[in-house]
Amino acid sequence: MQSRIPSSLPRTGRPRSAAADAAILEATRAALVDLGWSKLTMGDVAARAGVAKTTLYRRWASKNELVVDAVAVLFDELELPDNGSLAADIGGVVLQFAALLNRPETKTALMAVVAESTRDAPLRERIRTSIVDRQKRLVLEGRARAHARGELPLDADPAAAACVADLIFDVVAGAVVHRTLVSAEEVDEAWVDRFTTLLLGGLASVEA
Amino acid sequence: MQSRIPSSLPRTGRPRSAAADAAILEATRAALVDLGWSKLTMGDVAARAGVAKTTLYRRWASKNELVVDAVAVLFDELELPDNGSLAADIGGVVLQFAALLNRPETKTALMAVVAESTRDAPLRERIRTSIVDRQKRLVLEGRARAHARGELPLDADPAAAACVADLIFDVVAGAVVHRTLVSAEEVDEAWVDRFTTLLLGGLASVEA
DNA sequence: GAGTTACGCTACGACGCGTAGCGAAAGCTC
DNA sequence: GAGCTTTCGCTACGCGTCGTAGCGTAACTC
Repeated sequence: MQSRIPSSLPRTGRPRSAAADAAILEATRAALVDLGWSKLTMGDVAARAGVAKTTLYRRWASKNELVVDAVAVLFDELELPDNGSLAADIGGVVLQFAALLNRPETKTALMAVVAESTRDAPLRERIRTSIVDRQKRLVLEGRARAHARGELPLDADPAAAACVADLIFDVVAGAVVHRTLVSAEEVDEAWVDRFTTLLLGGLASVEA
Repeated sequence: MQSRIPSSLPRTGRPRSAAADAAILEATRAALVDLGWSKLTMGDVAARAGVAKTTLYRRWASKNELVVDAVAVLFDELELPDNGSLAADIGGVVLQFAALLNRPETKTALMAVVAESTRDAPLRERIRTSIVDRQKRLVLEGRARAHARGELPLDADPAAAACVADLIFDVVAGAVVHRTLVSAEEVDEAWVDRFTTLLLGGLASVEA
């Protein structure tokens, strides 16, 4: 979300242009749509944003970090809809997530930055805080709501509950990502229904 | 597995060196370990393989296809162990898959080529036949074995059964990949146990 | 005003890409 | 063997991107 290069409190001198930040991130998303991850260049982004290339490098050390920040804001759109039941809530959020992954920007960028993050710990941490944790929050909220509804038993052991939440997160996010990007097939309502049935049946077993 | 450039039936002239093919793929894997996907260069691979750069381009049109072929053979190692029960079989194959994803070659390469494939249909097809279908076969074998054991009800509708198999595949592969590469946490036996419990419980619901 | 920082611009060396052209090597057919 | 065909190693090249340096100017604080 923030620039990686130290924006740390220079309260004197000319301030950085917030408009330039916004223009750069917007230009990055546009370039992702037009060119995809691999053909995106820093020079092209700078030109689209109407900004000098040097300005870009003053804020982001690498293409990886720039793209993470550009895509991260899209994940703010994800919400947990209150559809009345746990099954309907899961279906709603899965459809949202699938729609997000079908956007050309995220489609080409998400896997690429994850691939890079396997050899770049700071990038991995940035992805975690900017993207992953925002998704995981939905799982926690969904479980809390299900507890309130009495659809799930209350947690006996908090540590075990955290493990289960992590498991659910990897299963849901992983399945949708894999279906969309690897199998390259559509996440339609029929698939969501089957998946929700599977997940709820599994939850009954694992929460025991 | 095969070179993309037409190896199509030149039955006269000097034949292509099979040793060079093997050396190139081996060198590609070594380069992936040392440099990772993004810093891997065609020139470096050629030098490692003791081969001219032009030779490399005669067989693979791009880095993407080369890496897919180099990594694909690793997926041949995956087998469905007969551990006596469906739960144990799932656990075994999940651990194998997780171990494969923990290798530095696959870790950095797999997500990268998938990311590229979102904008490259031929590459997507190559990944499907070289990698994805080899994994999916394990799901089909596992289900067949479970049917033989009487652990799962026989398929009433073949079309529906295929949908369920696809679902299971995306859930299993997606969850392991997400856990390993996105959450960046270990797939240990405790996680496998929880996951297997979840999946089996879900199967009971979805197979009805 | 003086000091400080951001910005746009230009230019630069370094590097990887992908190709062309050459002579030599390795196979096949007759 | 001779002759043909294809591959191979090598060198060299134009092209594009990278990331940085240097400069003059603009914007903001005290």
